[in-house]
Amino acid sequence: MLDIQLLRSDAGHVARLLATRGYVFPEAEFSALEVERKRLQTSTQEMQARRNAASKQIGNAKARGENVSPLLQEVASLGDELKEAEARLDRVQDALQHLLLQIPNLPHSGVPVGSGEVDNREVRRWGTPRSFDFEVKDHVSIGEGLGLLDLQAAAKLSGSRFSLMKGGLARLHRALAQFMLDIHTREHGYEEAYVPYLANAESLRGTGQLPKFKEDLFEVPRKRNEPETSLSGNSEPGSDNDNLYLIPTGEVPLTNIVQDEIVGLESLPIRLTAHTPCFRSEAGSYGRDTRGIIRQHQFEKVELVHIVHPSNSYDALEELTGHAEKILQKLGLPYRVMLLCTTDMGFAAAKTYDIEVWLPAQGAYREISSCSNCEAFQARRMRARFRNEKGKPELLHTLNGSGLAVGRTLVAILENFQNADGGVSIPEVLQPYMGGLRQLKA
RNA sequence: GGAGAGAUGGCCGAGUGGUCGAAGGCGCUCCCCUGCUAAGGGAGUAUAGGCUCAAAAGGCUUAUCGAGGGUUCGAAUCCCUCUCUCUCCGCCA
Repeated sequence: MLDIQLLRSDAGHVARLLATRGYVFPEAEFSALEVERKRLQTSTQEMQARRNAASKQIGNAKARGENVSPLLQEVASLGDELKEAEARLDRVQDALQHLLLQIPNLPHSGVPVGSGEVDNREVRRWGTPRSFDFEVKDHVSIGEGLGLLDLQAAAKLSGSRFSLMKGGLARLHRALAQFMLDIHTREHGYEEAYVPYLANAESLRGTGQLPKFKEDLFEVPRKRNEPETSLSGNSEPGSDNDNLYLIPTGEVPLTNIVQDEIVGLESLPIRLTAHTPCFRSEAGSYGRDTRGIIRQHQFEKVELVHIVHPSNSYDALEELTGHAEKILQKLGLPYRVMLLCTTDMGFAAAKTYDIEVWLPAQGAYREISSCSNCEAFQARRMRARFRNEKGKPELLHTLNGSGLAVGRTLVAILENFQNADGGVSIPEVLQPYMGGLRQLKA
Protein backbone atom coordinates (compact mmCIF):
# COMPACT_ATOMS: atom_id res chain seq x y z
CA MET A 1 0.00 0.00 0.00
CA LEU A 2 1.24 3.46 -0.80
CA ASP A 3 1.39 6.29 1.68
CA ILE A 4 -1.88 8.15 1.31
CA GLN A 5 -0.14 11.37 2.33
CA LEU A 6 2.07 11.05 -0.71
CA LEU A 7 -0.96 10.59 -2.92
CA ARG A 8 -2.62 13.63 -1.43
CA SER A 9 0.38 15.86 -1.73
CA ASP A 10 1.74 14.73 -5.09
CA ALA A 11 -0.69 12.55 -6.99
CA GLY A 12 0.72 13.59 -10.35
CA HIS A 13 4.19 12.38 -9.51
CA VAL A 14 2.87 9.10 -8.16
CA ALA A 15 0.74 8.63 -11.26
CA ARG A 16 3.78 9.12 -13.53
CA LEU A 17 5.82 6.57 -11.57
CA LEU A 18 2.98 4.07 -11.63
CA ALA A 19 2.58 4.59 -15.36
CA THR A 20 6.10 3.21 -15.86
CA ARG A 21 4.75 -0.03 -14.41
CA GLY A 22 1.85 0.02 -16.77
CA TYR A 23 -0.59 0.93 -14.04
CA VAL A 24 -3.06 3.70 -14.69
CA PHE A 25 -3.71 5.53 -11.47
CA PRO A 26 -7.35 6.68 -11.36
CA GLU A 27 -6.45 10.20 -10.37
CA ALA A 28 -9.87 11.71 -10.93
CA GLU A 29 -11.62 9.02 -8.92
CA PHE A 30 -9.10 9.37 -6.15
CA SER A 31 -9.37 13.12 -5.83
CA ALA A 32 -13.15 12.98 -5.99
CA LEU A 33 -13.15 10.48 -3.13
CA GLU A 34 -10.70 12.62 -1.23
CA VAL A 35 -12.85 15.72 -1.54
CA GLU A 36 -15.83 13.72 -0.36
CA ARG A 37 -13.87 12.17 2.47
CA LYS A 38 -12.63 15.50 3.69
CA ARG A 39 -16.09 17.01 3.65
CA LEU A 40 -17.73 14.08 5.43
CA GLN A 41 -14.97 13.58 7.92
CA THR A 42 -14.93 17.21 8.99
CA SER A 43 -18.67 17.45 9.42
CA THR A 44 -18.98 14.05 11.12
CA GLN A 45 -16.27 14.80 13.59
CA GLU A 46 -17.76 18.17 14.29
CA MET A 47 -21.03 16.50 15.18
CA GLN A 48 -19.26 13.96 17.34
CA ALA A 49 -17.51 16.76 19.18
CA ARG A 50 -20.83 18.46 19.84
CA ARG A 51 -22.36 15.26 21.13
CA ASN A 52 -19.38 14.54 23.36
CA ALA A 53 -19.51 18.01 24.86
CA ALA A 54 -23.24 17.76 25.50
CA SER A 55 -22.90 14.37 27.13
CA LYS A 56 -20.24 15.70 29.39
CA GLN A 57 -22.52 18.54 30.42
CA ILE A 58 -25.31 16.13 31.17
CA GLY A 59 -23.02 14.10 33.34
CA ASN A 60 -21.90 17.16 35.25
CA ALA A 61 -25.40 18.45 35.68
CA LYS A 62 -26.61 15.11 36.98
CA ALA A 63 -23.76 15.01 39.45
CA ARG A 64 -24.92 18.36 40.79
CA GLY A 65 -28.47 17.05 40.97
CA GLU A 66 -29.82 19.47 38.40
CA ASN A 67 -32.64 18.86 35.99
CA VAL A 68 -31.14 17.57 32.74
CA SER A 69 -34.20 17.35 30.53
CA PRO A 70 -33.52 20.60 28.64
CA LEU A 71 -30.03 19.38 27.84
CA LEU A 72 -31.41 16.05 26.69
CA GLN A 73 -33.75 17.80 24.30
CA GLU A 74 -30.86 19.65 22.75
CA VAL A 75 -29.03 16.51 21.68
CA ALA A 76 -32.09 14.45 20.89
CA SER A 77 -32.03 15.30 17.21
CA LEU A 78 -28.31 14.66 16.87
CA GLY A 79 -28.47 10.88 17.07
CA ASP A 80 -29.93 9.85 13.73
CA GLU A 81 -28.14 12.55 11.84
CA LEU A 82 -24.83 11.49 13.32
CA LYS A 83 -25.43 7.84 12.64
CA GLU A 84 -26.12 8.54 9.01
CA ALA A 85 -23.07 10.77 8.68
CA GLU A 86 -20.88 8.08 10.19
CA ALA A 87 -22.24 5.49 7.79
CA ARG A 88 -21.61 7.71 4.79
CA LEU A 89 -18.07 8.45 5.94
CA ASP A 90 -17.46 4.74 6.39
CA ARG A 91 -18.52 4.04 2.84
CA VAL A 92 -16.18 6.65 1.44
CA GLN A 93 -13.29 5.45 3.59
CA ASP A 94 -13.92 1.89 2.42
CA ALA A 95 -13.92 2.98 -1.20
CA LEU A 96 -10.65 4.83 -0.68
CA GLN A 97 -9.13 1.86 1.07
CA HIS A 98 -10.25 -0.43 -1.71
CA LEU A 99 -8.68 1.82 -4.31
CA LEU A 100 -5.47 2.04 -2.30
CA LEU A 101 -5.18 -1.73 -1.97
CA GLN A 102 -5.24 -2.09 -5.76
CA ILE A 103 -2.23 0.15 -6.37
CA PRO A 104 1.14 -1.55 -6.88
CA ASN A 105 4.33 -0.37 -5.26
CA LEU A 106 6.39 2.46 -6.70
CA PRO A 107 9.53 1.35 -8.51
CA HIS A 108 12.86 2.29 -6.97
CA SER A 109 14.78 4.91 -8.93
CA GLY A 110 17.39 2.36 -9.97
CA VAL A 111 14.87 0.15 -11.73
CA PRO A 112 15.02 0.30 -15.52
CA VAL A 113 11.87 1.56 -17.14
CA GLY A 114 10.69 -1.01 -19.62
CA SER A 115 7.75 -2.60 -21.32
CA GLY A 116 8.45 -6.28 -20.82
CA GLU A 117 10.90 -9.08 -20.25
CA VAL A 118 13.26 -7.81 -22.95
CA ASP A 119 13.96 -4.70 -20.90
CA ASN A 120 15.27 -6.60 -17.89
CA ARG A 121 18.92 -5.88 -17.38
CA GLU A 122 21.51 -8.60 -16.87
CA VAL A 123 23.59 -7.75 -13.84
CA ARG A 124 26.01 -10.65 -13.75
CA ARG A 125 26.58 -14.20 -14.84
CA TRP A 126 28.16 -17.11 -13.00
CA GLY A 127 29.43 -20.40 -14.38
CA THR A 128 29.70 -21.67 -17.90
CA PRO A 129 27.03 -23.85 -19.44
CA ARG A 130 28.44 -27.28 -20.05
CA SER A 131 28.83 -28.53 -23.60
CA PHE A 132 27.43 -31.97 -24.23
CA ASP A 133 28.82 -34.59 -26.63
CA PHE A 134 25.45 -36.31 -26.76
CA GLU A 135 21.95 -35.13 -27.35
CA VAL A 136 20.57 -33.50 -24.22
CA LYS A 137 17.26 -34.63 -22.87
CA ASP A 138 14.86 -32.49 -20.90
CA HIS A 139 14.06 -33.24 -17.28
CA VAL A 140 10.86 -35.10 -18.14
CA SER A 141 12.62 -37.56 -20.41
CA ILE A 142 15.38 -37.99 -17.88
CA GLY A 143 13.07 -38.50 -14.93
CA GLU A 144 10.74 -40.83 -16.79
CA GLY A 145 13.70 -42.64 -18.31
CA LEU A 146 14.94 -43.35 -14.81
CA GLY A 147 11.48 -44.56 -13.87
CA LEU A 148 11.41 -42.04 -11.04
CA LEU A 149 9.07 -39.39 -12.40
CA ASP A 150 5.44 -40.29 -13.09
CA LEU A 151 3.37 -37.39 -14.33
CA GLN A 152 0.56 -39.65 -15.54
CA ALA A 153 0.05 -40.97 -12.05
CA ALA A 154 0.01 -37.43 -10.68
CA ALA A 155 -2.60 -36.46 -13.27
CA LYS A 156 -4.68 -39.44 -12.23
CA LEU A 157 -4.43 -38.49 -8.59
CA SER A 158 -4.98 -34.77 -8.86
CA GLY A 159 -4.96 -33.46 -12.41
CA SER A 160 -2.50 -31.60 -14.57
CA ARG A 161 0.33 -29.56 -13.07
CA PHE A 162 1.01 -31.98 -10.28
CA SER A 163 3.94 -34.32 -10.04
CA LEU A 164 4.82 -37.63 -8.51
CA MET A 165 8.43 -38.56 -7.83
CA LYS A 166 9.80 -41.76 -6.44
CA GLY A 167 12.99 -43.34 -5.20
CA GLY A 168 16.22 -41.45 -5.68
CA LEU A 169 14.49 -38.56 -7.35
CA ALA A 170 12.12 -38.00 -4.43
CA ARG A 171 15.08 -38.27 -2.13
CA LEU A 172 17.11 -35.81 -4.18
CA HIS A 173 14.22 -33.40 -3.95
CA ARG A 174 14.21 -33.75 -0.19
CA ALA A 175 17.99 -33.49 -0.05
CA LEU A 176 17.90 -30.19 -1.87
CA ALA A 177 15.54 -28.60 0.65
CA GLN A 178 17.63 -29.86 3.56
CA PHE A 179 20.83 -28.63 1.94
CA MET A 180 19.42 -25.15 1.33
CA LEU A 181 18.11 -24.80 4.86
CA ASP A 182 21.42 -25.93 6.31
CA ILE A 183 23.41 -23.40 4.29
CA HIS A 184 21.11 -20.51 5.14
CA THR A 185 20.98 -21.29 8.84
CA ARG A 186 24.63 -22.21 9.28
CA GLU A 187 26.38 -19.85 6.90
CA HIS A 188 24.01 -16.97 6.27
CA GLY A 189 22.59 -16.35 9.73
CA TYR A 190 18.94 -17.15 9.18
CA GLU A 191 16.61 -18.51 11.79
CA GLU A 192 14.69 -21.52 10.60
CA ALA A 193 10.94 -21.43 10.97
CA TYR A 194 8.13 -23.91 10.65
CA VAL A 195 4.99 -22.11 9.56
CA PRO A 196 1.31 -22.69 8.78
CA TYR A 197 0.53 -23.60 5.17
CA LEU A 198 -2.93 -22.12 5.40
CA ALA A 199 -3.21 -18.40 5.99
CA ASN A 200 -6.14 -16.09 6.59
CA ALA A 201 -7.27 -13.26 4.35
CA GLU A 202 -5.68 -10.63 6.55
CA SER A 203 -2.26 -12.19 6.06
CA LEU A 204 -2.71 -12.49 2.32
CA ARG A 205 -3.71 -8.87 2.23
CA GLY A 206 -0.63 -7.97 4.22
CA THR A 207 1.80 -9.34 1.70
CA GLY A 208 -0.26 -8.14 -1.25
CA GLN A 209 -1.85 -11.26 -2.74
CA LEU A 210 -5.29 -10.06 -1.76
CA PRO A 211 -7.54 -8.52 -2.82
CA LYS A 212 -6.14 -8.27 -6.32
CA PHE A 213 -4.82 -11.76 -7.05
CA LYS A 214 -7.47 -13.92 -5.47
CA GLU A 215 -7.84 -16.06 -8.59
CA ASP A 216 -4.22 -17.23 -8.25
CA LEU A 217 -4.90 -18.70 -4.81
CA PHE A 218 -6.47 -21.91 -3.61
CA GLU A 219 -9.18 -20.96 -1.18
CA VAL A 220 -10.22 -23.41 1.48
CA PRO A 221 -13.76 -23.01 2.75
CA ARG A 222 -14.40 -23.38 6.43
CA LYS A 223 -17.06 -25.72 7.57
CA ARG A 224 -19.74 -23.78 9.31
CA ASN A 225 -22.41 -25.33 11.40
CA GLU A 226 -24.71 -22.49 10.70
CA PRO A 227 -28.07 -23.45 9.18
CA GLU A 228 -29.28 -21.85 5.96
CA THR A 229 -28.80 -18.29 7.17
CA SER A 230 -26.87 -17.29 4.09
CA LEU A 231 -28.46 -13.88 4.21
CA SER A 232 -26.75 -12.98 7.46
CA GLY A 233 -25.70 -9.36 7.37
CA ASN A 234 -21.99 -9.96 7.83
CA SER A 235 -21.26 -10.27 4.13
CA GLU A 236 -20.84 -6.57 3.45
CA PRO A 237 -18.51 -5.78 0.57
CA GLY A 238 -15.66 -4.43 2.66
CA SER A 239 -15.48 -7.33 5.06
CA ASP A 240 -13.54 -10.46 4.34
CA ASN A 241 -14.68 -13.98 4.74
CA ASP A 242 -12.90 -16.12 7.26
CA ASN A 243 -11.86 -18.72 4.75
CA LEU A 244 -8.26 -19.84 4.66
CA TYR A 245 -5.94 -19.87 1.70
CA LEU A 246 -3.16 -22.29 0.82
CA ILE A 247 -0.01 -20.21 0.89
CA PRO A 248 1.34 -19.37 -2.57
CA THR A 249 4.78 -18.79 -1.02
CA GLY A 250 6.47 -18.99 2.36
CA GLU A 251 6.78 -15.23 2.17
CA VAL A 252 3.19 -14.96 3.40
CA PRO A 253 3.59 -16.59 6.83
CA LEU A 254 7.19 -15.48 7.35
CA THR A 255 6.56 -11.81 6.64
CA ASN A 256 3.27 -11.67 8.49
CA ILE A 257 5.01 -12.68 11.69
CA VAL A 258 5.50 -8.95 12.26
CA GLN A 259 1.93 -8.09 11.32
CA ASP A 260 0.53 -5.66 13.89
CA GLU A 261 3.78 -5.64 15.83
CA ILE A 262 6.09 -2.91 16.99
CA VAL A 263 9.49 -4.55 17.25
CA GLY A 264 12.42 -3.17 19.16
CA LEU A 265 15.36 -1.68 17.32
CA GLU A 266 17.64 -4.25 18.91
CA SER A 267 15.84 -7.15 17.27
CA LEU A 268 16.64 -5.91 13.76
CA PRO A 269 17.46 -7.20 11.28
CA ILE A 270 15.22 -10.26 11.37
CA ARG A 271 16.26 -13.00 8.97
CA LEU A 272 13.97 -15.97 8.58
CA THR A 273 13.96 -19.01 6.39
CA ALA A 274 11.46 -21.79 5.96
CA HIS A 275 10.92 -24.76 3.71
CA THR A 276 7.28 -24.81 2.64
CA PRO A 277 5.05 -26.13 -0.05
CA CYS A 278 3.57 -23.44 -2.27
CA PHE A 279 0.19 -23.64 -3.97
CA ARG A 280 -0.77 -21.64 -7.01
CA SER A 281 -3.78 -22.04 -9.18
CA GLU A 282 -1.82 -20.58 -12.11
CA ALA A 283 -4.95 -19.00 -13.47
CA GLY A 284 -4.05 -17.11 -16.58
CA SER A 285 -1.01 -19.15 -17.54
CA TYR A 286 -2.73 -22.09 -19.16
CA GLY A 287 -0.49 -22.33 -22.18
CA ARG A 288 2.84 -21.84 -20.46
CA ASP A 289 5.30 -24.56 -19.47
CA THR A 290 2.76 -27.29 -19.85
CA ARG A 291 5.45 -29.93 -20.15
CA GLY A 292 7.29 -31.03 -17.05
CA ILE A 293 7.42 -29.74 -13.53
CA ILE A 294 8.49 -26.14 -14.15
CA ARG A 295 5.07 -24.70 -13.41
CA GLN A 296 3.02 -26.65 -10.90
CA HIS A 297 0.01 -26.14 -8.70
CA GLN A 298 2.08 -27.47 -5.82
CA PHE A 299 5.80 -27.03 -5.39
CA GLU A 300 8.39 -26.67 -2.66
CA LYS A 301 10.42 -23.63 -1.90
CA VAL A 302 12.94 -22.53 0.67
CA GLU A 303 12.06 -18.94 1.37
CA LEU A 304 14.27 -16.15 2.68
CA VAL A 305 12.76 -13.13 4.42
CA HIS A 306 14.46 -10.06 5.83
CA ILE A 307 12.71 -7.57 8.06
CA VAL A 308 14.94 -4.55 8.38
CA HIS A 309 15.44 -0.91 9.26
CA PRO A 310 14.49 1.24 6.25
CA SER A 311 18.01 2.64 5.97
CA ASN A 312 19.44 -0.84 5.28
CA SER A 313 16.93 -2.40 2.98
CA TYR A 314 18.87 -2.04 -0.25
CA ASP A 315 22.00 -3.50 1.29
CA ALA A 316 19.82 -6.30 2.55
CA LEU A 317 18.52 -6.92 -0.97
CA GLU A 318 22.06 -7.41 -2.24
CA GLU A 319 22.85 -9.77 0.62
CA LEU A 320 19.67 -11.77 0.24
CA THR A 321 20.25 -12.19 -3.48
CA GLY A 322 23.79 -13.29 -2.74
CA HIS A 323 22.52 -15.91 -0.31
CA ALA A 324 20.30 -17.42 -2.98
CA GLU A 325 23.13 -17.32 -5.51
CA LYS A 326 25.39 -19.14 -3.09
CA ILE A 327 23.20 -22.22 -3.32
CA LEU A 328 23.58 -22.37 -7.08
CA GLN A 329 27.31 -21.84 -6.79
CA LYS A 330 27.69 -24.68 -4.35
CA LEU A 331 25.63 -26.90 -6.60
CA GLY A 332 27.69 -25.85 -9.60
CA LEU A 333 24.72 -24.62 -11.63
CA PRO A 334 25.35 -21.76 -14.08
CA TYR A 335 23.07 -18.78 -13.66
CA ARG A 336 22.60 -15.14 -14.36
CA VAL A 337 21.11 -12.35 -12.28
CA MET A 338 18.57 -10.06 -13.89
CA LEU A 339 17.43 -6.69 -12.64
CA LEU A 340 13.75 -6.61 -13.51
CA CYS A 341 12.33 -3.64 -15.33
CA THR A 342 9.31 -1.69 -14.15
CA THR A 343 6.67 -3.78 -15.91
CA ASP A 344 8.12 -7.16 -14.99
CA MET A 345 8.16 -6.64 -11.24
CA GLY A 346 5.65 -8.10 -8.84
CA PHE A 347 2.87 -6.04 -7.28
CA ALA A 348 4.58 -5.39 -3.94
CA ALA A 349 8.16 -4.96 -5.12
CA ALA A 350 10.12 -1.73 -5.40
CA LYS A 351 13.13 -3.53 -6.84
CA THR A 352 13.61 -7.14 -7.86
CA TYR A 353 16.47 -9.36 -8.93
CA ASP A 354 15.55 -12.57 -10.65
CA ILE A 355 18.06 -15.37 -10.60
CA GLU A 356 17.85 -17.52 -13.69
CA VAL A 357 19.45 -20.94 -13.93
CA TRP A 358 20.73 -22.47 -17.11
CA LEU A 359 18.53 -25.24 -18.52
CA PRO A 360 20.41 -27.06 -21.30
CA ALA A 361 17.34 -28.70 -22.84
CA GLN A 362 15.70 -25.32 -23.28
CA GLY A 363 18.97 -23.64 -24.15
CA ALA A 364 17.87 -20.83 -21.94
CA TYR A 365 18.13 -19.31 -18.50
CA ARG A 366 14.96 -19.82 -16.48
CA GLU A 367 13.78 -18.14 -13.29
CA ILE A 368 14.66 -20.05 -10.15
CA SER A 369 14.53 -17.25 -7.60
CA SER A 370 13.04 -13.82 -7.29
CA CYS A 371 14.46 -11.46 -4.66
CA SER A 372 12.59 -8.29 -3.87
CA ASN A 373 12.71 -5.29 -1.63
CA CYS A 374 9.14 -4.26 -0.87
CA GLU A 375 10.25 -1.27 1.20
CA ALA A 376 7.31 -0.22 3.41
CA PHE A 377 4.64 -1.43 0.99
CA GLN A 378 3.83 -4.63 2.84
CA ALA A 379 4.66 -3.17 6.24
CA ARG A 380 2.06 -0.45 5.76
CA ARG A 381 -0.55 -3.03 4.82
CA MET A 382 0.18 -5.13 7.87
CA ARG A 383 1.08 -2.33 10.29
CA ALA A 384 4.53 -3.78 10.88
CA ARG A 385 6.64 -1.25 12.70
CA PHE A 386 9.71 -0.79 14.83
CA ARG A 387 10.51 1.78 17.48
CA ASN A 388 13.01 4.14 15.95
CA GLU A 389 15.92 6.00 17.53
CA LYS A 390 13.53 8.60 18.90
CA GLY A 391 11.22 5.96 20.33
CA LYS A 392 8.55 6.60 17.70
CA PRO A 393 6.95 3.78 15.73
CA GLU A 394 8.05 3.69 12.12
CA LEU A 395 7.27 1.28 9.29
CA LEU A 396 9.71 -1.53 8.67
CA HIS A 397 11.03 -2.60 5.31
CA THR A 398 10.40 -6.16 4.20
CA LEU A 399 12.27 -8.28 1.68
CA ASN A 400 11.81 -11.76 0.39
CA GLY A 401 13.42 -14.14 -2.02
CA SER A 402 13.51 -17.77 -2.94
CA GLY A 403 16.57 -19.55 -1.79
CA LEU A 404 15.64 -21.50 -3.93
CA ALA A 405 12.63 -23.00 -5.65
CA VAL A 406 13.26 -26.68 -4.94
CA GLY A 407 11.45 -28.22 -7.90
CA ARG A 408 13.14 -26.00 -10.42
CA THR A 409 16.52 -26.64 -8.83
CA LEU A 410 15.83 -30.33 -9.24
CA VAL A 411 15.05 -29.75 -12.92
CA ALA A 412 18.32 -27.87 -13.30
CA ILE A 413 20.28 -30.68 -11.70
CA LEU A 414 18.68 -33.33 -13.87
CA GLU A 415 19.39 -31.41 -17.02
CA ASN A 416 22.84 -30.02 -16.23
CA PHE A 417 24.26 -33.20 -14.70
CA GLN A 418 22.73 -35.72 -17.05
CA ASN A 419 24.98 -38.37 -18.52
CA ALA A 420 25.04 -40.12 -21.87
CA ASP A 421 23.71 -43.33 -20.30
CA GLY A 422 20.55 -41.59 -19.10
CA GLY A 423 21.76 -41.31 -15.51
CA VAL A 424 22.34 -38.17 -13.50
CA SER A 425 25.38 -37.26 -11.41
CA ILE A 426 24.62 -35.96 -7.95
CA PRO A 427 26.42 -32.73 -7.02
CA GLU A 428 29.07 -33.36 -4.42
CA VAL A 429 27.49 -31.14 -1.78
CA LEU A 430 24.30 -33.19 -1.94
CA GLN A 431 25.91 -36.59 -1.68
CA PRO A 432 26.00 -36.56 2.14
CA TYR A 433 22.24 -36.00 2.04
CA MET A 434 21.87 -38.97 -0.30
CA GLY A 435 23.65 -41.51 1.84
CA GLY A 436 26.77 -41.10 -0.26
CA LEU A 437 25.01 -41.85 -3.53
CA ARG A 438 26.85 -40.30 -6.49
CA GLN A 439 24.52 -41.03 -9.35
CA LEU A 440 20.93 -41.71 -10.18
CA LYS A 441 20.88 -44.68 -12.53
CA ALA A 442 18.18 -46.41 -14.41
C1' G B 1 -17.05 -32.58 20.92
C1' G B 2 -18.54 -31.21 26.47
C1' A B 3 -17.74 -27.81 30.90
C1' G B 4 -15.62 -23.42 32.77
C1' A B 5 -12.40 -18.85 32.92
C1' G B 6 -10.45 -14.90 30.37
C1' A B 7 -8.80 -10.89 26.35
C1' U B 8 -7.37 -3.41 28.98
C1' G B 9 -1.27 0.91 26.90
C1' G B 10 5.98 -1.50 25.40
C1' C B 11 4.95 -5.20 29.72
C1' C B 12 2.13 -6.44 34.38
C1' G B 13 -2.44 -5.03 36.27
C1' A B 14 -6.97 -1.94 38.43
C1' G B 15 -11.39 -0.34 36.66
C1' U B 16 -19.54 -2.80 36.35
C1' G B 17 -22.78 3.55 33.01
C1' G B 18 -20.59 10.07 33.15
C1' U B 19 -15.41 14.22 35.13
C1' C B 20 -11.63 7.39 32.00
C1' G B 21 -7.18 7.48 26.88
C1' A B 22 -7.86 4.88 31.23
C1' A B 23 -5.37 4.12 38.74
C1' G B 24 -0.97 1.65 40.38
C1' G B 25 3.49 -0.87 39.20
C1' C B 26 7.55 -2.29 35.81
C1' G B 27 10.33 -0.59 31.84
C1' C B 28 12.11 3.66 29.15
C1' U B 29 13.59 9.21 28.60
C1' C B 30 15.07 13.78 30.87
C1' C B 31 16.32 16.47 35.36
C1' C B 32 17.90 16.74 40.65
C1' C B 33 20.54 14.67 44.77
C1' U B 34 24.43 11.48 46.44
C1' G B 35 32.55 12.70 45.98
C1' C B 36 32.35 5.89 42.98
C1' U B 37 28.57 1.98 43.09
C1' A B 38 23.88 1.02 45.13
C1' A B 39 19.78 3.68 46.67
C1' G B 40 16.60 8.18 46.59
C1' G B 41 13.52 12.54 44.64
C1' G B 42 10.93 15.09 40.45
C1' A B 43 8.85 15.41 35.50
C1' G B 44 7.53 12.93 31.12
C1' U B 45 6.16 8.46 28.36
C1' A B 46 -0.20 4.79 23.71
C1' U B 47 -1.60 4.45 18.46
C1' A B 48 -3.89 6.00 13.95
C1' G B 49 -6.37 9.99 11.69
C1' G B 50 -8.72 14.91 10.50
C1' C B 51 -8.69 20.35 10.51
C1' U B 52 -5.49 24.59 11.10
C1' C B 53 -0.33 26.39 9.83
C1' A B 54 4.12 28.14 3.84
C1' A B 55 6.79 24.49 6.92
C1' A B 56 8.32 23.10 11.78
C1' A B 57 6.44 24.04 16.50
C1' G B 58 1.85 24.61 18.35
C1' G B 59 -3.48 24.70 18.62
C1' C B 60 -8.42 22.41 17.96
C1' U B 61 -10.64 17.74 17.21
C1' U B 62 -12.08 12.33 16.13
C1' A B 63 -11.46 7.20 16.75
C1' U B 64 -9.35 3.11 19.38
C1' C B 65 -9.79 -1.09 26.23
C1' G B 66 -9.85 -8.78 21.20
C1' A B 67 -13.47 -7.93 16.49
C1' G B 68 -18.32 -6.56 14.77
C1' G B 69 -23.26 -5.05 15.93
C1' G B 70 -26.95 -3.09 19.65
C1' U B 71 -29.02 -0.19 24.06
C1' U B 72 -28.07 5.00 25.89
C1' C B 73 -27.65 12.04 25.71
C1' G B 74 -23.18 9.19 27.26
C1' A B 75 -20.15 2.34 27.11
C1' A B 76 -13.63 -0.40 28.93
C1' U B 77 -18.17 -1.10 31.99
C1' C B 78 -24.89 -3.41 29.97
C1' C B 79 -26.95 -6.84 25.72
C1' C B 80 -26.06 -9.95 21.11
C1' U B 81 -22.73 -12.40 17.55
C1' C B 82 -17.88 -13.86 16.36
C1' U B 83 -12.50 -14.72 17.05
C1' C B 84 -8.57 -16.02 20.02
C1' U B 85 -6.17 -17.70 24.74
C1' C B 86 -6.11 -20.69 29.22
C1' U B 87 -7.98 -24.95 32.56
C1' C B 88 -10.53 -29.72 32.98
C1' C B 89 -12.92 -34.03 30.42
C1' G B 90 -13.39 -36.85 25.79
C1' C B 91 -11.09 -38.04 21.03
C1' C B 92 -6.73 -38.05 18.17
C1' A B 93 -1.02 -37.89 14.98
